[in-house]
Amino acid sequence: MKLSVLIYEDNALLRESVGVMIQANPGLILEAAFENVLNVEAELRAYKPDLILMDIDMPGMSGIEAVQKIRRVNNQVPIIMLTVFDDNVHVFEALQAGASGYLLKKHISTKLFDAIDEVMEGGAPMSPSIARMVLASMHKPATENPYQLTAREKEILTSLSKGNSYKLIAAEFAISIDTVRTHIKKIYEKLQVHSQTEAVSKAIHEKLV
Amino acid sequence: MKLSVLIYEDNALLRESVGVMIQANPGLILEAAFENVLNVEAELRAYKPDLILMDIDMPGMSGIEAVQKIRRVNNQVPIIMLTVFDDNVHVFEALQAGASGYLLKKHISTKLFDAIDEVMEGGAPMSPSIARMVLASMHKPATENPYQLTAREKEILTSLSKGNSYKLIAAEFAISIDTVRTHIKKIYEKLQVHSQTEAVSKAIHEKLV
DNA sequence: CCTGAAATCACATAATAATGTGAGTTTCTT
DNA sequence: AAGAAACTCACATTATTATGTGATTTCAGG
Repeated sequence: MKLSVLIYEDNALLRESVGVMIQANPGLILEAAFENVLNVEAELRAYKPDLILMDIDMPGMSGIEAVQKIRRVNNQVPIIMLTVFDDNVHVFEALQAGASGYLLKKHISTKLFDAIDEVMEGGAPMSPSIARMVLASMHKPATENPYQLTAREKEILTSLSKGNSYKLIAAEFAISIDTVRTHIKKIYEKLQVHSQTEAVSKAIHEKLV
Repeated sequence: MKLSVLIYEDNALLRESVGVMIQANPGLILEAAFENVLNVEAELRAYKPDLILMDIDMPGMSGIEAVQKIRRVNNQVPIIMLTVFDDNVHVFEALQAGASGYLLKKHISTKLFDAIDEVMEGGAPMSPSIARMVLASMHKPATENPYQLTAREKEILTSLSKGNSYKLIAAEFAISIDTVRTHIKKIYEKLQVHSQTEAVSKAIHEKLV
């Protein structure tokens, strides 16, 4: 079973040479190659590719926006970004948008198939510096209960943060509204706030809930 | 310049053999090896290692908690987790806690030095399945203003999300409280909510602000 | 056994928010 | 120039929240 591939790359020369590489590989089929991503959704539906190679910088719409568009209709298809710059904020944004990995253009001739293999088995080809950025972005500092909230208070703050009213919280925990009030008073004291909104904002941003 | 290494591993046999491997490598120095992480902070200060190898499952305190502790005092030192299970939620949690990568125990003999090299140049050794989880976790779906909020409404929702009252918002934008009310009414309609808290919760979680 | 923290409930009042209705002005588009 | 959308302000009523005070029960630790 061959993998069908779509290419998006505005540079005609590079588009051609990558296309030739794909076609020369018996495991791959080049479905089509485009110089822009204006009709990416339609093309996605038409070709149902197993893999997409996407230049990160194209005129008109960028490859990053294209990735966002693709992910709106298909969360599965692997997308490998092609870029001239490493350690670039664009690469990070592309990964946030849903790209599966990326390959430096100067490495295409030697590493394209490695990257394809890696991405097809669920991996994420990327340079060490980007890997560091990715890990840093997911780093969730441990916040050992800095406000000394009790278990009950945490539960109630969590419920509050979902948008529940006092009445709903009372029902949820089968306690009276006055008790909910009491707990929330205590929470406000501890968080040093004076309204639900402040409390919820603080709770979410500081990952208390 | 040799890299100094700390090992945390409760299994004595494995701890010994990894220690021997480290000592046999001319580029590395084994500072110390411990069977638990109870004093990890003190040991970190005492040895100032360039690299830490950390078993993910140890009795008493887990390696994940240890990573959190380490990261509270040192955000730089690379930490490679050692684990028997791949594709494990523990690995993901360890990375969230601040680990730099991980290595399957069955691969230690063949890949330990590769992993060390990779992590020392800023990389993040991990299996494809974990890489997929990591990328998925950072995937920020594009939410092109799904609720059709106007610029003003977005500003006000943002201010609201910081915990500001109607009064404060009115002052911030130099408009009357009644106008703030009007905007917020419209925001509630568009977001389909009926309270500040709901709106703020929705705004933050769906990254509208 | 005593103390303190946590959790529960009640009552009261002032402040704020939620919702409805109505309307004037500006700005951009057709 | 007409129309639509956005922004502005006002007034009114009800609902909910914020804050204070006080009290009871339970449970863990000294």
